[in-house]
Amino acid sequence: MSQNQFHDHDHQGCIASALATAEARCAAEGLRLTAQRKRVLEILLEEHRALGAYDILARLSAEGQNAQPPVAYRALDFLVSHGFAHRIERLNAYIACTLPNEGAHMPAFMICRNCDMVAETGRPEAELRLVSEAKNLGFAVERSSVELEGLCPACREARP
Amino acid sequence: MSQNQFHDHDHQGCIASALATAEARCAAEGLRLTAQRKRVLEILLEEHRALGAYDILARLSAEGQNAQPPVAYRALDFLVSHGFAHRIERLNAYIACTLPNEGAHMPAFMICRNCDMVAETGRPEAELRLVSEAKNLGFAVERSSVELEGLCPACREARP
DNA sequence: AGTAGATATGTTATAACATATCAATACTGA
DNA sequence: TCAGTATTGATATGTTATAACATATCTACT
Repeated sequence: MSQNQFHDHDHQGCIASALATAEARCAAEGLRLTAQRKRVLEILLEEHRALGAYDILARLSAEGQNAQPPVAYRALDFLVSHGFAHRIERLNAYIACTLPNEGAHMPAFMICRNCDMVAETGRPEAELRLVSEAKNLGFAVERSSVELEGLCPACREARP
Repeated sequence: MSQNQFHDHDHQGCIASALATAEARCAAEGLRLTAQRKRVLEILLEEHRALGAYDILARLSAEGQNAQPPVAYRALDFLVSHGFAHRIERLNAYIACTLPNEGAHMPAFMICRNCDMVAETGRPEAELRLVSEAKNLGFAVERSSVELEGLCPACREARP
């Protein structure tokens, strides 16, 4: 993904390559990308929006599974803890990682309040600054969440 | 508040001055700091931790009020929307603003995973960078939440 | 003072998000 | 193959947040 998600891109290819990356990394690291986990990742990959756990459950149910909440949450825990997906705190929702090659990273998200699109940016230099500022105060950062809410390019043009 | 919340400070004075600031700003801006809103702000100010809406309800109930959820959420909405408190997304909880003089700002929070203390930092230069990076991608930031989870100075020393 | 409009509160019910628990099954490595 | 671990199935429950509607209070204006 050299372009960002605000622009047109080959979405089928984007899904396929993310899945392939996940399978490769799981194989390499001895993780088990089971059918359920893979299916949940596929569901997330189908959109560049964040889905709630119950949205995912609804899709699984539509496919005939009798999916109860723990099914979604377990799969999401796996995907999030291994960096294949992220949790968007502001939305209580989840999104596939668009940079799974980078391994653990400190993502920042831009959330459009109009169309609900969520875009992930890599490792902006700003993050490093934040962490070092915290360090100066004696605080040891282990995880971060950075979420920006506003209007995406398309929505800005649509309603100026 | 020239020191940060990681260190000892005059907490009674810190509460009193925050309350005074809130009252002054409400008077100046024609906002109504009603008894309920003021009481909820006081409850928040008593700690440098984030409290859930239901924690606040419990305290109101202990004081004899028959407080239902909307009571807490309405007061919190008022406090948050006018910058007297902030929502910590990661914790689904709320904390008094320690920099109410600065008006609307883009705070960053450091959340200790061990003792649950939450410290707010002002307007780190890093924030400006994040916003301008988003702008370069065509995204217009309106609100941000930046939350860092880790160990505060005291907890780092306690369990090294 | 009297009243209209706006703002705030009281109250009930329910939506939305998340986890605990325990039994059953499947995979892994010695 | 067996023991141990990881995953899944299933039920119940906990936690956070809002919808909806009635009532009360405040403010400004006549």
